[in-house]
Amino acid sequence: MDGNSSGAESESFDWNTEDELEIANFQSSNQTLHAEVSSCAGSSNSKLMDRLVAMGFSQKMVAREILENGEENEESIVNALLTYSALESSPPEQQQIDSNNCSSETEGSFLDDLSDIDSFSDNEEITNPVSDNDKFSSLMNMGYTAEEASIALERCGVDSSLAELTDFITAAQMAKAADALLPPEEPRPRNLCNTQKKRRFNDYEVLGRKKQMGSEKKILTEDDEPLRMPNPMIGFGVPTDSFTIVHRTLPEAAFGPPYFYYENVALAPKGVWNTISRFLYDVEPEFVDSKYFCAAARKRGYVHNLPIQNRFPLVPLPPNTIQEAFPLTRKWWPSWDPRIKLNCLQTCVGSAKLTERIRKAVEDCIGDPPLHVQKYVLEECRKWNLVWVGRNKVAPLEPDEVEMLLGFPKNHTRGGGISRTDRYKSLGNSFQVDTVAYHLSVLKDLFPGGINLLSLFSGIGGAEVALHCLGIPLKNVVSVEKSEVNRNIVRSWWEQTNQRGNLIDLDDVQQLNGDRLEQFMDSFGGFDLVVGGSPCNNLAGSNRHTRDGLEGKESSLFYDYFRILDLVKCIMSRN
DNA sequence: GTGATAATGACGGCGGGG
DNA sequence: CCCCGCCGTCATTATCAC
Repeated sequence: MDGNSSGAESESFDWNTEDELEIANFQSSNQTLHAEVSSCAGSSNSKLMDRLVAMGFSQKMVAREILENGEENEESIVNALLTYSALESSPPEQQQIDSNNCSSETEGSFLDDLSDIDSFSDNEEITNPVSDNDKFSSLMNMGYTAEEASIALERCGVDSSLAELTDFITAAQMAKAADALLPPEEPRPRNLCNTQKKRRFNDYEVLGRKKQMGSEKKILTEDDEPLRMPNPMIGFGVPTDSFTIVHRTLPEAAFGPPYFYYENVALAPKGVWNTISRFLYDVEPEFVDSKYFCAAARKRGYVHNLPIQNRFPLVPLPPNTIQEAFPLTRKWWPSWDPRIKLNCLQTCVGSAKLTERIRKAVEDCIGDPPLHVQKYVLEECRKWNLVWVGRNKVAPLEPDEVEMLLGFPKNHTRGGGISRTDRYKSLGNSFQVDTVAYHLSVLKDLFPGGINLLSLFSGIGGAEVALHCLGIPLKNVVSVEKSEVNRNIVRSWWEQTNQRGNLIDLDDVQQLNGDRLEQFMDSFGGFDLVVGGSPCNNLAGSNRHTRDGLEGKESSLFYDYFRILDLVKCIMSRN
């Protein structure tokens, strides 16, 4: 989650270097493969690539075979490609991990995508729009999705050659899809274990009556339709609201085992949730704001295949307003500060200088401050989640207060060598426990004897804590978390809560391959639940520098969540 | 080296008004 | 339907003190 940034990246974009770094991150279990991919990422083989693509093979297939055979073995590459073409009755272009690309789309959506490109390159010098469109069309004809093409044009620049663009896309695909498509030792069809069925978000039964969701639009732009955030953001229901969806129909491919639960920020850049949902078996995300569970907002999307009937909240219910959560602030809370709920708890807190400026501004006034001062103070208080702790004094929340708001036991992140700054960071990146527990509560009746849990990007163990608080015994937990301090926190919590199960912690999702998974699953009989909230760095709105979307450096680890989940599904269905 | 501190906007959803 | 202002956002980077 954190701690995996190389830090050595320059401002100017060097696609070759960056891709090598990225690939190094993605593919660490096989050194020779890494070396070959690196050479793939160069432009030395683009001639071969172009030639084979011209022969009618898809870019992805070609890249895959070059990867497998080495670019010097052109003959075996061609043989393999021909073999696959013969095996598959479908044309080579169709073999993609993403079955919902634009190749079969209508003119309308294609034009939509074109206009998207224009808006993407708004900031850049448009040297020759016509040739840009040509490149875009060429990429589309090669079988790439509009998304891939647009990202390549965006990242490589509009002046780059077609070969450079295809190399860029190929390298990115390699990095992201190689693992999913190429389990090291067990070849299987490149399509997923679960063939993706044609989808439409299904209808939902709302307390007995039917409600149609998202089916109003014309078929023309169906798949491009951005997901709408529900208002109010209560997902399929929250404990305090009577408007509850009690039944939904999941796509067949989404059925467990295992159950899965994926989380990320709700307000991600456009298209991100469409992609996430598409990969996660076309399950519609459940968008929930944790302000319906505690005193702080937290707008998140959750994609899961859990039942949604008979959910129940953790008790006792946590304080629901700022004033309930922090009674001592009542005395100092000015009447002109109308806040009832805190905003999203983030990884950084307000500075002392700021609170001092606010104190001065308010102190200089007789009685209530003038409106412009009120406005300024409220703006800063909202932005930094400041609370009133004395006469004219505001302050950021203490780490233990954040722990409480997020539903963690007090001192959960305290001690063990973690700094105050890192506590804020780890907490800011975490689940809201009550929210997640509400969704996971349905597992209690299903698994009275406890569950085996695979927890990816565990952080400080939000899912583990939620399950424990629900009274669901944790039998075997495989927890993957990059940050050592976070692993220590979970380990420490595990020991303090007298767990009787077995906690295995790993540090890198990218090293979790089919072999290791199978090893784990053989030893205790598979996973009942796969939880994960992959990094949001490149999706979060507060990121000023690298809000690159799902293809961003950290956020692209989503594809590892998918890869691992799909591996687990495969292994489970085999047994 | 680590930890604390402070400065650094862009972007999209929403709702009101035309 | 469009326009426009309001609001909020699991952050990154440079710098300083130690």
